[in-house]
Amino acid sequence: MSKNFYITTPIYYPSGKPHMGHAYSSIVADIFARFKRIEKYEVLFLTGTDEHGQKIQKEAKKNNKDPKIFCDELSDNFRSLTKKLNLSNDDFIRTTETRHYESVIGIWNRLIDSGDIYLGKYSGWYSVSDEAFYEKDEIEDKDGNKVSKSSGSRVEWLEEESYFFKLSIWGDRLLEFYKNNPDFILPSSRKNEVVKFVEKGLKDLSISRTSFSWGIPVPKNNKHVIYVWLDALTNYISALNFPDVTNTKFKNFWPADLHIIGKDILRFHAIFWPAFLLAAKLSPPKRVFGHGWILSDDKKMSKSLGNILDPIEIINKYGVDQLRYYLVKEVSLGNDGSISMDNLKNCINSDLANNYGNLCQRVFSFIKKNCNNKIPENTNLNKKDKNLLDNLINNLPHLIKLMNNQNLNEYIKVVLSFSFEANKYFNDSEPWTEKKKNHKRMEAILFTIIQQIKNISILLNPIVPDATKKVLTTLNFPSKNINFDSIKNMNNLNHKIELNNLEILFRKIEDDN
RNA sequence: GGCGAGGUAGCUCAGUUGGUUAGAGCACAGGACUCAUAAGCCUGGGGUCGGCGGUUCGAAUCCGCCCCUCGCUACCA
Repeated sequence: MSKNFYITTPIYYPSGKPHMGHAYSSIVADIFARFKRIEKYEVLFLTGTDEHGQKIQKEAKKNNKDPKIFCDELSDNFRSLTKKLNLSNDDFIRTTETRHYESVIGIWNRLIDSGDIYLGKYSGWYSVSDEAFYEKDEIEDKDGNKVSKSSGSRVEWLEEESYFFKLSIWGDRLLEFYKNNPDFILPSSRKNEVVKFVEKGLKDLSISRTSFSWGIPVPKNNKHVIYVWLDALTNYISALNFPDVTNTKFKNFWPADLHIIGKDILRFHAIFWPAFLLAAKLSPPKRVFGHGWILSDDKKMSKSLGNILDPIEIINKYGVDQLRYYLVKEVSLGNDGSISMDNLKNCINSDLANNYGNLCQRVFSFIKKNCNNKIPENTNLNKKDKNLLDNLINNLPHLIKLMNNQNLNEYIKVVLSFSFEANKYFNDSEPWTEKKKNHKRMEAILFTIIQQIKNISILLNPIVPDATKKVLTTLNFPSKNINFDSIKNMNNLNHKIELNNLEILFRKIEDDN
């Protein structure tokens, strides 16, 4: 069994500034990546930017800049977002890098060799202002002109030489693939959409353009650049040094275990991507998870509504762990989720500050006052103590299963319930009473609760990495030991040296500000 | 229009193959305690489980009809 795990975010189109949707995809992927690491997997976590296309080319021109230099600036916005979000990505790929060019040319050549690409003509009603083709039923006559129904802009009949990918012949193979890999598309509700779509029959896919030049040139025909999705999707194997399929990175990490994407790009990942790969005689990824959208007060965020929630602003104001926790706790992965500042504050205060944060605070403070600030070592535990610890340990297989099924919300719920339980345990055990009548018993209680704080912190680490690390550092627990083996081990805390000082973990958010 | 998902406490949601007084967290109210970020713990109020009808000894759970919300219906990403 291989202990490797390859997870990706979408690569982001950097023409706009990073928004909540980008942050959400990245945070979700980061949580799974971190989780697999504490499960002791060798993890490769990839994110990056998708930089080609007409839009970027035009904007570069407008700004009077060379497209590559322009992209360097845009891409940096997203690279700094990875720092801001505290992502643990191992690599950051850009589609303008040499390694990606070689990779795309590599897959192109494979598709040529397999006979899946042919040169044809792409024709349709095109709107220059919308930069989009429309179907017959999407246009109407108006004042003698043909216009788009949706945008009202003029369309004209355009014919363009284009290379096509023979997507139409892959329908049956895809359906068979979905059938044999029932968890390839998650959540399952989205799988139905994809299957139904493929069942209706697929058309060949235009995969080159001559109308602009900012892209990877088609080999032996420089009039064309390779178009969007074949270019963008290939990033996932470019990072593994494709087309060299014999190197260890490719061998260890392909096929990818999990592509985290937004539901809006599901089709490209669940249909085009496996079709490209099958045609190129490569394995499709193991799983594509399409998450929902983040709405603001039940509405799509838009400038006109003035309800945009900017991840960077929220992080600056409340902290990165707070945003990470809130997004994945409150939004059910796979469904659209509504967020609001009120809920954010509520969530930070009740779960993070009052529950987990205060648990740590009250216990550390008690130890400081009553135990010379050292963790007591009394392993003479009674039934209640053991029950508390065992309950968490016995739940580990269940927790692992939840995360491997991307059931993130349930995972958080279970882990948080340990924090509730620990608070109750501390209350009921009354170490402040025991210190007067049975000092040994008090020590056993503190030993137990510290073990539990350690364990909860490890489980919570993928979600709130900064805060949990602070707690573990307070315990003089080295970060390299943040893994599942350390949960079962009761002998890995130092009882001889003093605890480090723990500042307030999560400040409560007051109503005014 | 076609296909699909869903409507459960003020809010966010759990409810396995139909089975005893429908659950959790948050929010709200009261109580005892004090180690703590006036946090934590205990107790409580609050729901004709979208509507109507049917199957059944028994339905949030199965069937039918209706109402409402949302998603997908290909080449901007």
